[in-house]
Amino acid sequence: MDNIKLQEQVKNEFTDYLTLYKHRKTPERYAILEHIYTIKGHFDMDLLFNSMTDSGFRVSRATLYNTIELLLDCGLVVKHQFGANVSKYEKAYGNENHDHFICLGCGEVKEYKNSNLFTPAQQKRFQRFKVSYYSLYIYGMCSKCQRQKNNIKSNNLPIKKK
Amino acid sequence: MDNIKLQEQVKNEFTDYLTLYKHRKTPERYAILEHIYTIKGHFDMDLLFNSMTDSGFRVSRATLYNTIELLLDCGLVVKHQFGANVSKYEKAYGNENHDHFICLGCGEVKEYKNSNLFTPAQQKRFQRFKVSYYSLYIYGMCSKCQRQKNNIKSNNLPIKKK
DNA sequence: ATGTATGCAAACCATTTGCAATGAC
DNA sequence: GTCATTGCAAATGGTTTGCATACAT
Repeated sequence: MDNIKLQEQVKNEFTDYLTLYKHRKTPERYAILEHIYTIKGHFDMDLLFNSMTDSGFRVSRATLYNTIELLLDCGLVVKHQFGANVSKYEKAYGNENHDHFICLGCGEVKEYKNSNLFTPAQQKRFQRFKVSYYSLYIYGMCSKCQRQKNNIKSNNLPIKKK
Repeated sequence: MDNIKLQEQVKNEFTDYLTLYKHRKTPERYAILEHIYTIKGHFDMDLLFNSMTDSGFRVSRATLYNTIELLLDCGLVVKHQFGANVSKYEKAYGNENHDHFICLGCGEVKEYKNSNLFTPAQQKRFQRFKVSYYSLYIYGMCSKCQRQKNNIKSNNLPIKKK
């Protein structure tokens, strides 16, 4: 419930993972994990990097990439590639799985809590696989962009960078 | 049914789109569309470029990127970004929507015809948006990689490039 | 003591961009 | 004749890599 408890659980899970695979428990790794779990919603490497340096913790981008890799592997972070060129990440523990609606006009990403998408009936189809997580990306036009498209009668090309 | 008919329909749809938005009907654009619709399954820019030059049609990569943009906009092609750094594409006309299972170990992508995922009940939740298409990505471990992981007791880091 | 992890800077490479030449309209 | 489109080559920028140094074990 409270944030402190979550941080603790997450840290424990990470420790277990690092121990199991004989990876070292460096202060950088824990600091990165902790920072990620203070970020609400999606983030990219730039945001994470700035968030860390701003709060006084110096890390190299290389280490961020290395550590994120570990966090992805142990399932504490999820990676998204919505359509622009930057990878987006998101904490995964205590964060319900949800769908993403991506507007092809403006690139905005909205989240929807997904209720009953993955029914037991659906699950059965993947029984030979160990499903870690899934992402549902729904592409289309948000109401704002639809209106614009109707007015100016010119096409909106797909999401551009930045 | 037969391929010739499909090609024709697709070409017509593209023509309509180009006309509507006052884009020019260049031979390059039609050649690219035609080539894409001979490719089975996913492709990336490299594959498309080689496929075209091999069959004697010279296009620049810049034009490929430009044209794909149009094809995405009019819905004749769908773009995927599975986790590696290259974008994958897929023809979208006469190609049923399907789910993708991506193995976090080896990066292999398998497709599953999706049956009843998008029920009318689900649809209602997005009524304010014009849904063009959606992609369900299911990440996990394929049976082969699971076995490997158990045997060698070392972790498989997420999908690497190439 | 050993070898993994970090930080820096350089390398990589898919994609984008600028611009002159081409050709659809 | 206009101006969108093409092709080329250079630029961009997120991510990766190589290597010397630091530090977890």
